[in-house]
Amino acid sequence: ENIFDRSRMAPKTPIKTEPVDLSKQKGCTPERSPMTPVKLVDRPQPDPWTPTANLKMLVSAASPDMRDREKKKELFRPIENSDQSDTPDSLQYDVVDDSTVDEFEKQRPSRKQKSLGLLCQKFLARYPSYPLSTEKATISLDEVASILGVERRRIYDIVNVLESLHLVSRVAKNQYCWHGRHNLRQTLKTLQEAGELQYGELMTFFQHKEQDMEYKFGEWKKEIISDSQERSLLDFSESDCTSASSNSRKDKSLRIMSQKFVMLFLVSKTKIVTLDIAAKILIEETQDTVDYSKFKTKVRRLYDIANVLTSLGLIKKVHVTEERGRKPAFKWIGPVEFPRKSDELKDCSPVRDPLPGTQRGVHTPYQISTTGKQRFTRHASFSGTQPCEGTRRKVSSEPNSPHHERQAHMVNSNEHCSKMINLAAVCRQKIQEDTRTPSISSPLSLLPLPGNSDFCVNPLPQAVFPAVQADVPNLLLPNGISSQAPHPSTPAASQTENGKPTLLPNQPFLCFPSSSIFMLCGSLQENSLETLPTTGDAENRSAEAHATVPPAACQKRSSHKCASPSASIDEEPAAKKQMIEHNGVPLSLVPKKPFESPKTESTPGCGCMSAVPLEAFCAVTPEAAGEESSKLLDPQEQEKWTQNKDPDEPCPGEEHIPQENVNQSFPPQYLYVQPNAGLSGFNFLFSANQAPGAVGLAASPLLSLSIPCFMVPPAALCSFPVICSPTIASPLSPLPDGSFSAATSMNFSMPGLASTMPVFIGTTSVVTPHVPPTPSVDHQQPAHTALHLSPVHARSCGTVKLESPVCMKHPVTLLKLQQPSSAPLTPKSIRPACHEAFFKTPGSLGDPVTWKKNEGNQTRNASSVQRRLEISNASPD
DNA sequence: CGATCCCGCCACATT
DNA sequence: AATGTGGCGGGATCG
Repeated sequence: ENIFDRSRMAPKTPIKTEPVDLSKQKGCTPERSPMTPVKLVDRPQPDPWTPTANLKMLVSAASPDMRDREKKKELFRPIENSDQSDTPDSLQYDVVDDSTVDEFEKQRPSRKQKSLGLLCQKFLARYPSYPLSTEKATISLDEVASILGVERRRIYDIVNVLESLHLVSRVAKNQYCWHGRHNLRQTLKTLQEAGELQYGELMTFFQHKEQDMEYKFGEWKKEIISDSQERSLLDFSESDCTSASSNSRKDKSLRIMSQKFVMLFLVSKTKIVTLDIAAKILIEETQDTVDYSKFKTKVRRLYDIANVLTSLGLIKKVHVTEERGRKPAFKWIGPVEFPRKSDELKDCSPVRDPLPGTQRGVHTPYQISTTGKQRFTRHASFSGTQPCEGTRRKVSSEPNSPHHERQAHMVNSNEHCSKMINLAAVCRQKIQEDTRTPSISSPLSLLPLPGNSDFCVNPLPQAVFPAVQADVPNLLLPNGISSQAPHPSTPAASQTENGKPTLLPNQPFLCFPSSSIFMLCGSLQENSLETLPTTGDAENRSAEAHATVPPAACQKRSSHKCASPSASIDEEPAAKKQMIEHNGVPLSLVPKKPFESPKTESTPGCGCMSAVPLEAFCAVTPEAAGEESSKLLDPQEQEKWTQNKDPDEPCPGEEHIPQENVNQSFPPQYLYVQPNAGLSGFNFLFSANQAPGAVGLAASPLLSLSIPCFMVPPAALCSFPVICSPTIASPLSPLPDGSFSAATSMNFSMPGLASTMPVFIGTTSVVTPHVPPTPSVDHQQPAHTALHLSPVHARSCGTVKLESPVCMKHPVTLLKLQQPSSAPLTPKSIRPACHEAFFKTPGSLGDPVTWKKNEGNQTRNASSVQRRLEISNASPD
């Protein structure tokens, strides 16, 4: 028996200790004092070995004799063999032979071999980076620990860090669910945003002045701390913990610390963070003069985290030679592209949060709350499906089932759309109501939306919209279009009243009096670097992104329906479909979401809305799509990219990105579509994300709403009134009645629209000529809706890219339309503000406050963006 | 000798 | 009470 155990336990170690064993061998009950004994006993010789004291004990107990090398070998080997990982250690051990004592010692695993980093690599090697939905694996801590030959404690260290990045989530006691890196980008983006809020200034500070750092740092910290009280971040971080255990215990501090640590990298311009700075920043206590011991402990933890992050390929060890000398530091070599605060890209990303599993609980911890209650990780997300964290834990397989449900929901694009709209409206309202709202405007907003949870929670009845169908008809799109629209039709809400925009029941459109000009706002998705080249891929990717996005949004917001997180399966399929679907993309003129969106995201309803639009528009540019898609699809590749660049250059990520496609940085963007382009007579402006305020439109609720696009029908288009479709995927549940409509209507008051022409806004992309639902299957998530829409386009457009197929055209056109030259054609009439924004670099557009920080980078990006746009224009034909 | 960080005690949380 | 989690820091190794 002893042997048996022993073997299992610590095959490796024993070897080392040979001598020790002898000494140890107490004969007595080895078991008894497993660990301690060693010490107690303490063989005269210090024993190197150790990990599993118990094992040791056992072994020793077994008797020195017993344990001949042979046995050892036997025992060990088998074990080792079994393990995938790790051969190195085992090998060594194996190697050992009789004579070996010496050898053992020689070979005995060095400390390095037992390092957390190595262990983590082994751990990671066991799971696919991008598991298919179906592949998601459940991780049993005990099992893994035994397989890897380490104590469970070590596994916790790894898992906690992984969990902080949402690569895994705790499913139940002793069990974790492996999600892989699908959501990694999003998670990072979220962290980046959160980080900017919390640490942006601080980091800047540090990076610039090191000297006075101490002093200032202290002040800084104080400020932060005080802020933190309010602070969203902390909350979020804390929230995590809070959920179950509550604040009382800091638990999960490692997790929080990990997130914060990552934030520092993401916020850092240089992408390099020294341990000491990190430790200082991470020591929350106000005590400026933190005790040395505390500092030391923090650093130890950081090493633990750094080891895991290094294994993940997110950071690497480097040395920074500062004035004072050389200091250990870590450099971020992971993806960096997500647009910074400047853009709000976030929106998009959050929305996407594709991972099924992840989504639920995980994905956006940040959202949480300003106040604090929210928690992210585990519980929050789940809410949708499940009650709470508590529940979660219990549930082992939760993730899966939910997905399915979700998918089903997703299917009805119509509903989604309508819901989306409603949600959006609701969200907005909530947001506005929220005191915090202000924050919303800022990019930062993402963090907490107070209302979210509530929002989500409440299921809204679909019924909300009165059927306006009858009313609408005139407005309705041409048959072809309408046909397409149909599926979405479900919910249409209509608000014709008062001339407000109307939603058609079947079709997700709003009618407006047409005006010559419209502003569209949306946030772009992330940038897609790679993408373009492979149209197909890009498209697909985009599709995925879309698909993914919605779900995420949904999840958060509407716990109920959306919640189902999972859909792990969905994701991939979605990807597949994506190809077909591009659609969503085409629409996206605008890329980024409005600020709101981010927040909205956090809020359930809102998130969806925002997300939708974004995607839809964002999608438009293949590139953009590519970016995300890339993430989704080829995260690895992306990483590679980033990595490649990174290595040498300080800020590789940023730099390279711009070059490829501006996308990455998506500052708020506006696209101006020339009338000529296809929309004769109509001018379009899209604002990617800017805060509404920033844009002239701000006033218009639309932006805030997150409505994806507006299209004004040109005369030619008369027949086709509308156009916008946000994709809404959200399965969310029902919207509050009227909320949507109301919001919409409100929002829409557009100054310019005097014209009689009706405009439609569709939640779903109307444009797509065809199909509707097909995609649904694919997309499990909310995204579906978007997908639905887009797919058609995408497809049609896809090859062409922007070309507009039938209905789609508009949108497509728009994209292409942009003039190459920056010269805005018509916009003038439009609000000056808009113009400015448009012309300016994207960065400028953003919320003033928010943007401050960004400045430099943004500019660059912006310019690139413009270029890109231009290019696109040219291509159209 | 400073940088790393393994190891495992032990407190707190969850069952 | 048993077991799961994970904070924490002594002290061993590494470079």
